[in-house]
Amino acid sequence: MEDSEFEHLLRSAGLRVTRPRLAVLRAVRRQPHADTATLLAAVRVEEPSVSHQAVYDVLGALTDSDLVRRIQPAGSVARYELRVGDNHHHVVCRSCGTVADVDCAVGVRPCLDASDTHGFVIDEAEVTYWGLCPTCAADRAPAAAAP
Amino acid sequence: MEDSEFEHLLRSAGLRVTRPRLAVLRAVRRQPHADTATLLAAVRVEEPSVSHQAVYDVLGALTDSDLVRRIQPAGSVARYELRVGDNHHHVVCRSCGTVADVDCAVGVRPCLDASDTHGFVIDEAEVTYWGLCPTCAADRAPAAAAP
DNA sequence: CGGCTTTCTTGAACGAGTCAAGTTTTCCGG
DNA sequence: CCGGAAAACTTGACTCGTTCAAGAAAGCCG
Repeated sequence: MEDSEFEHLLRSAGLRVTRPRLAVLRAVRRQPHADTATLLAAVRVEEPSVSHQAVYDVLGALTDSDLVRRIQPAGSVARYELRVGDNHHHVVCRSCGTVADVDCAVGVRPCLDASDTHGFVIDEAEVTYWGLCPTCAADRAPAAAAP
Repeated sequence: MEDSEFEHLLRSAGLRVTRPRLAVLRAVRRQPHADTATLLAAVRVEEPSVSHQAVYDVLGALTDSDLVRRIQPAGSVARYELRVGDNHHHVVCRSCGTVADVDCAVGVRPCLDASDTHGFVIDEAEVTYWGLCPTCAADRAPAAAAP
């Protein structure tokens, strides 16, 4: 994903090309699953004068235009990643909150067909796996084995 | 689920049986997927003196003991339902936020086996279906058909 | 029934996210 | 290349779900 492509993506979505928006896109590319505060800090390395609010606005606009995807595991603040089009899901560490991408084993449209949907018109199935990341699992196992 | 069973469940979990706790359990049974504010109001019908904080504490204790399950779709406040043990998931209306239960079509442990988990130790797969509830879908369809 | 904990009440505080007003920037048409 | 309308940004205040802290009350074991 080149910088010039970001510009093209913005125009295709009917959005104006601005320095804050390019900086946010670069920050999201550099740090997938980062929260707003982290992205703000990253943006300010390149563009020190970008405001708090601008990052919220930009992330909102990018999310509405499907250039960026917002995820928010329970108990976490909003996190963002570049919209990649493939159907991937996320695994979240219960201990430290780290998020990683996972492909679903079932196929391209996993679980999108629920049995009884109560008349809901479903357009997306979001799968969140919960568990422990390698680091937290390692920290925990020895403690249980040697009391 | 009888009231006397709530008492038993609390004791089995090593929790003391209190009026606030029983009232919260009844409220959650009566209004599945309700948020904290709704549950607080429901509790106060029976127990007017129960505090704000008590409901948060109780819901936290019940969640930790697995008597109650906390769900939190992106963009929503925390919602609660009685822990029923079966493997069901949720469908959320993008428009009004309504939540309904759905059984997953794939089986008892749907999607629990992700392909590459990056070394995470996974203990749960949570599926959230997103779409429009019957009411919101109906409100929207005519508007698109008759411009 | 007494005493040790757990739980609850009260009241303040925190923080992610939003709202609002005014200024700056983008970009289209001339 | 320039002017002006619309979109985007800055600044600063504010909302609201949730948490923190200290002291009072209630549950439960012996």
